[in-house]
Amino acid sequence: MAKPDTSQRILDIAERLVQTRGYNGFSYADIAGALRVTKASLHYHFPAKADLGARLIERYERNFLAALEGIDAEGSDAREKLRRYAAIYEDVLRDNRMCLCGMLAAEFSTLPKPMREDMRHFFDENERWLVAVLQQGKREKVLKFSGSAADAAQTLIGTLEGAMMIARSYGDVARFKSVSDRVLGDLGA
Amino acid sequence: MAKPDTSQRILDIAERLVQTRGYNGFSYADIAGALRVTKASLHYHFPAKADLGARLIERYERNFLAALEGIDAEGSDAREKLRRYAAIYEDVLRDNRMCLCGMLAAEFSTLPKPMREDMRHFFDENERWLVAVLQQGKREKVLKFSGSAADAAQTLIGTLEGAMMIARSYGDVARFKSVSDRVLGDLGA
DNA sequence: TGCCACCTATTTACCAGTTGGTAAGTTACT
DNA sequence: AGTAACTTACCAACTGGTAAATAGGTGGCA
Repeated sequence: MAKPDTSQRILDIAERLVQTRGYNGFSYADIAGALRVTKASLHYHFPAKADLGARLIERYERNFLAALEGIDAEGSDAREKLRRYAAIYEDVLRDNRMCLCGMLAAEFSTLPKPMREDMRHFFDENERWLVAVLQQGKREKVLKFSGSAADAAQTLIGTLEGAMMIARSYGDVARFKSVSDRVLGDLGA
Repeated sequence: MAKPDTSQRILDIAERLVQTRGYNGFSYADIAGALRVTKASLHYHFPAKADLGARLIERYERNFLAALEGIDAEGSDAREKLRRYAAIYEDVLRDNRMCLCGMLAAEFSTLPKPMREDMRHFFDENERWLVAVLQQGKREKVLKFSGSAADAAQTLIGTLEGAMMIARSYGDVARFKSVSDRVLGDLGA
């Protein structure tokens, strides 16, 4: 079979396009051009753009959660886990991309319903993971925060997504890093 | 002259569209439909969509900065000023809108250059105002924060923009409020 | 007062290019 | 012979944008 796995290559290109230009900022023609196939071929793999979008989020979430499990597997302390978490965002930004779901959050009201739900699921899972880390950190007295762990997790996600978006507009990763360092520093006990 | 001021009404509708759907998420036809005029009439007032976009940001910034001057004029203490600042964001969100420039930050790479510059100018001015408030607050010992005032200002902007974007996806203003209360609380000395 | 010239704001009637999407045919492997 | 992965050739709707015609003031001036 040689596994040309066109579907994955379509997703790769579409993912980059959504992360840089947004869901409403690219077309099937853009992917077709980059992959040098016809538009119709894309429709064979993903009948409608909404299908492509949904698959995109699902794959992104799988990969993201796998990375979080990887962090857990290292058995580091909670503070180091948060540093690794922020580093994921930083790596995405360094590639001149926005977080896929952060981008989609901006376009929320124009998205087909399945994509909206998938997108929120991504944030829910992020929050779930962060809450566990924050609680672990508080127990082990390496982290401190006011209010509930859920509130702290939502604040952290919001800060990282927002800082990422703005830093990208300035083409300045350092701008993101200084925010992320500051927030992580304040969480240290 | 009677000043029907169609230009302002066009800007009003376009502003709402950008804040809800994004710059790439609406067309001249949408505005024409809402205003019950022809597309060609819109082109008379704003020859190209890029012109409309630029005027939109400039007006938004003027109004925003006027609101900030209004806050200054009240002579409240720094903590109250920050609360008022966050309340502006909250009011926008309550209207189911995203901050105009936060929205545009997501679409940054698809925007015409003049719009990019105008958008960054908005954030620069926001930062300038916040830095002054933060420094005042530190002097008067009602605020505390680690690092430079500029870093703290950038963090605050990022947090509010990001939290706003995500809260809007959940249709949940309270989600924004809990983040904003938490962050403002942590800044209190 | 009457007429004209001018200007602003608008419409009608286009345009070429792009959008997401489909139907039917082709190729190549099993 | 069947199936998976394409291509060719369409399509209607929509995109931002333009040219030319039209309507309704406003001011000048003989």
